Amino acid sequence: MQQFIDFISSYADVSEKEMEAMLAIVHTSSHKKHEVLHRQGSILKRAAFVTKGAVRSYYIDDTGVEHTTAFHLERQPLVPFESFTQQTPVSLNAIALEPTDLLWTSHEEFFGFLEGFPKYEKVLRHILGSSLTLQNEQMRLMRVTSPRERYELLCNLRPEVIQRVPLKHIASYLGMALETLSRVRAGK
Amino acid sequence: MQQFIDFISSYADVSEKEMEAMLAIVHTSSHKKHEVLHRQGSILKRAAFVTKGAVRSYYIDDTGVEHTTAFHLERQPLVPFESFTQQTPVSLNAIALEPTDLLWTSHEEFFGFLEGFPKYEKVLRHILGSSLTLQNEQMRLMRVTSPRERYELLCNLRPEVIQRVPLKHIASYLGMALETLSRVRAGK
DNA sequence: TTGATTATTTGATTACAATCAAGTTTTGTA
DNA sequence: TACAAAACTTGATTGTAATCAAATAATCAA
Repeated sequence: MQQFIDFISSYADVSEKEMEAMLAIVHTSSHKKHEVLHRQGSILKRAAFVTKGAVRSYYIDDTGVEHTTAFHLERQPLVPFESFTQQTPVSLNAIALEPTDLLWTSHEEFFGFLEGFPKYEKVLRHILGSSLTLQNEQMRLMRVTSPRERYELLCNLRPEVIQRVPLKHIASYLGMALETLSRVRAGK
Repeated sequence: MQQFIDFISSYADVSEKEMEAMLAIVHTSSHKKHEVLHRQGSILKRAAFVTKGAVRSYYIDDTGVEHTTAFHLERQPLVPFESFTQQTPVSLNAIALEPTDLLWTSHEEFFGFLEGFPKYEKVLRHILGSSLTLQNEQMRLMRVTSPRERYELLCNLRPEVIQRVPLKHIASYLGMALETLSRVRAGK
């Protein structure tokens, strides 16, 4: 729970009262390895936050191939904002890579809170802006860098992902064949 | 001006009073071909909307190569949201491809308006959500499709871009060499 | 109108990563 | 502990688009 408080505090000063209101709308859940958390096409009712474990987000293209778009480890949000804020069908699947614990709140609870504490409109805007920035950076990454560079960058930015996630998902995330990733790692 | 009213109306019902307040914060400007509208690294003070002409957004990578990220034609916004909403340095250059007229408002005016009409928080959220969705789609496009498919998709979605923009910029936008685009167009 | 710059096409070659095909190693579980 | 499934590695081959190099076409500006 402290993890979550720290996370929110990084975006805004949170008063006692606000914190209480937040804790009132937050729930917990536990999930087994390989459990599906949400599916492509469904309307997302929950915004979640990983407190333990690891989650993989991915989509399946027209030809049936999986594309991994994100890894969510401890202390990270798991919210497809574009679906949650607008209640449109989510475009990603999410699945637990390990036994995973989540904090979550529902769409109704969240926007109820937002009405009571409009100051957090700004926080939400900030988070949405950050998401956009992140997306931009990822886009650039895919454009300019070689497979080796992409792998090395991931090693630097998120070494724990390399440790905990099977290489086939990392290859998919980095947009290269599993074999290419294997050779890059071997230094070939 | 009607263009702009139509644009806003597509996101929310706009009352007389709101419309008046909006028009009070909107300004116009004209720009020559090749004129720079904003530069990578500067703090973006304006949110703009193209009423005439065409604008190209691009960035320059570490190796000095240009990457075109967007074309903004008539009736389209020209707002790097992640910079405008948070007043962080903008990551893109914008340059007029043709003689261009803009509508624009400043950061101060815009957020002043937002305080007066908090209903538009929701509209802004919606626009930010749409941007995220668009980014996601573009990301997927780059991952799965061949140069030919990417070109054909652009032909279908934005035929006017193909007509009005030099091929080198289109090639850069589609993430392929100019020569490749030329061959794709020749049907080879 | 003409020369110069920019835009586009075409050809030849190269480089890189995907794919195909086995192998080997690791992990989970019966 | 042993067997099966999975994760990962290695090798050979192929295909695609990048790069290099020139030539032609279109546009702009003096």
